[in-house]
Amino acid sequence: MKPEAIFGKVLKSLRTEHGVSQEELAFRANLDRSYISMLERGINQPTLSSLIALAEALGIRTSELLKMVEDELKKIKDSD
Amino acid sequence: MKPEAIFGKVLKSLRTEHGVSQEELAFRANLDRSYISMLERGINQPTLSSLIALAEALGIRTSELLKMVEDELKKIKDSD
DNA sequence: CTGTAGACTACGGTCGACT
DNA sequence: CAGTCGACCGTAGTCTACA
Repeated sequence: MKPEAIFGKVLKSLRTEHGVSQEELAFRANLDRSYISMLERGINQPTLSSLIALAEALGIRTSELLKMVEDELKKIKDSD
Repeated sequence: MKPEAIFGKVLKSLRTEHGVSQEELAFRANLDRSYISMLERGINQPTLSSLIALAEALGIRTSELLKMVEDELKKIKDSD
């Protein structure tokens, strides 16, 4: 499984937990709504600055965001 | 200060602490040596997969790498 | 061993409009 | 509210080669 697909899952679950729409998240992170959509669907992978902007928009540290991605990646590798 | 500049500093210090050359790191991370050079100089910013590959090549977790970047960012913001 | 440069390909990221 | 499409631009990332 590709890292951007994992990232998309994590991003979507974090966003919905926060109860914010893609549009709202895009606004907070200063990114484009269609781009958020692509990220959540695993079509694109973010750059460092996008990661930082998204984490900030979600009110968590970038390292926490990455930790969740790592954990998901590991889970899937184990059950693979 | 731009995040990619901070990242470059962190990457370079981690690499030298590990006592490996840019060439060796590039090989381990499956990336190009000239690209590593650009990253360390803050000219380019990495994507998610590059971050993962580099962290792995340095024997640390991606979240740890990002944490160091965050801390540096914060330090500079404070003294700013 | 590293910086840099040019040339190139692929993809990150924006924007508007429609489903 | 979310997916997607096409057009567009900037840049991530490779490769060769030289200082």
